[in-house]
Amino acid sequence: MSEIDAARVFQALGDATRRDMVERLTETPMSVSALAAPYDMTLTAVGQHLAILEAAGLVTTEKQGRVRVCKADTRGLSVLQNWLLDRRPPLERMLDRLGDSLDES
Amino acid sequence: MSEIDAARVFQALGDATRRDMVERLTETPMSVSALAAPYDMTLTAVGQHLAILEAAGLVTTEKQGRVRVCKADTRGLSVLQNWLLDRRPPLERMLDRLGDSLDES
DNA sequence: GAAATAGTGAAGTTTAAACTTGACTATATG
DNA sequence: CATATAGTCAAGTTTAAACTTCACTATTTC
Repeated sequence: MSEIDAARVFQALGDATRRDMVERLTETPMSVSALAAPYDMTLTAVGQHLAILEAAGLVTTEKQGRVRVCKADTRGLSVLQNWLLDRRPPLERMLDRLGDSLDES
Repeated sequence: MSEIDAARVFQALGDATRRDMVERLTETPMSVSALAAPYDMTLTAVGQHLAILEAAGLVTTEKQGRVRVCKADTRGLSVLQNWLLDRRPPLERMLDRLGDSLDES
């Protein structure tokens, strides 16, 4: 049910505007207009970026009246974190797994 | 002299072929031809992907005779890791910093 | 030293991403 | 209820990324 894959997350964060949006939203939630303010592009374009971020599990939005409030979503970030853990050098991974199995015993 | 920015790393990993290349190279180093084998594209295209991965600090290559040997480079990955750490929820970050300052005392 | 192997370089094509325009809907405010 | 605000939708344009072709160089191997 997760639906979130590393592909989408990386693609989403590959764009400077979207990365900046995520950075700002991890500081504080805000409306689409507030989010759009710093960028020299139309609201439509910002809405399109937002859709990509939502699909990647990096942002959630909720409509309150005529305002859409955007918040950072940690799910996309944790997909990233897991991908990173899997790409650590094989030796480190082996030690990790050893550690895990000791923890379980 | 780091030169490696999150922008390049994310953009590099936004492409499925390049992500797969990094995944394979973290398992074992190999030549450009070996790297290219699974993909339905020309050697030239693979070389272009490789150049992007090198610029992002995700791969290093070294020419040995007529063969170019490619290895995973951890620098790009650690840029990613640091970006991720900075995007954890503000509360967690505060606790982290608190932990760090206690560690130092 | 001829032929095969491994890769490189410049230049063009194709495909996909980013962005715009203009018309539209829904909610709020005087 | 008229006007402004906040955002959305469909469709098209522009720009940039991915990939190709073909010609070429450097290193092996026979």
